[in-house]
Amino acid sequence: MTVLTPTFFHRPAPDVARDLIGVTLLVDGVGGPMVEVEAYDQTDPASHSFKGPTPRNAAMFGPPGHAYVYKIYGIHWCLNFVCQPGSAVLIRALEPLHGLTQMQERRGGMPERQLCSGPGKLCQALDVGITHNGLPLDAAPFALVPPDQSHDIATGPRIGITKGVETPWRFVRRGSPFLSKPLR
DNA sequence: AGGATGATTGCCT
DNA sequence: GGCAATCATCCTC
Repeated sequence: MTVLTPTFFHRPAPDVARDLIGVTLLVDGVGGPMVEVEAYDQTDPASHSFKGPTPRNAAMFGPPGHAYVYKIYGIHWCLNFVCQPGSAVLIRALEPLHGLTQMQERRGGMPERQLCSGPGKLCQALDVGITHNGLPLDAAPFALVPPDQSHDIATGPRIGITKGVETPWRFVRRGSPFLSKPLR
């Protein structure tokens, strides 16, 4: 298993995405193992980077191993990990294990399974916002911890997009009860 | 300068 | 299942 070497993120986003399943994400000590991620790259019409750099997606063309954070529908934040230039992995769900009390406070007392079962929910639970955009993932407040065992990974079409709908770049931990949606 | 849109969520029927 | 919320971004005029 390829895990968190210095060049971990200097690879195609789908490869990184697969290897991120089971890795624990912490923001100021709050988080848990990622169970659902999606890959996006510049050849992909669903990607923010498809039409080249803009002020919003600048982080996607910056150094790998940094965060790309954007706001969607004027309401929710979404967290990505930058990979090769113009590519990134969207963090869609994790198993809430660390800092449960803080997550529940931030999420209005939602049941555990719904604390981080979606990209917007996850950012609310971990208190991720625009201030995290462009920050390196190997320094505070971020921390990434390798898994101690391998996981059964399944793939499928990505969620909520209207272009590139058949590209199977959604990666999930098979059978996890913390996914945003079941695998199609 | 103006309008359409979105890598979502939660509430309503 | 349907749909409103809510606004920065991006494209077109």
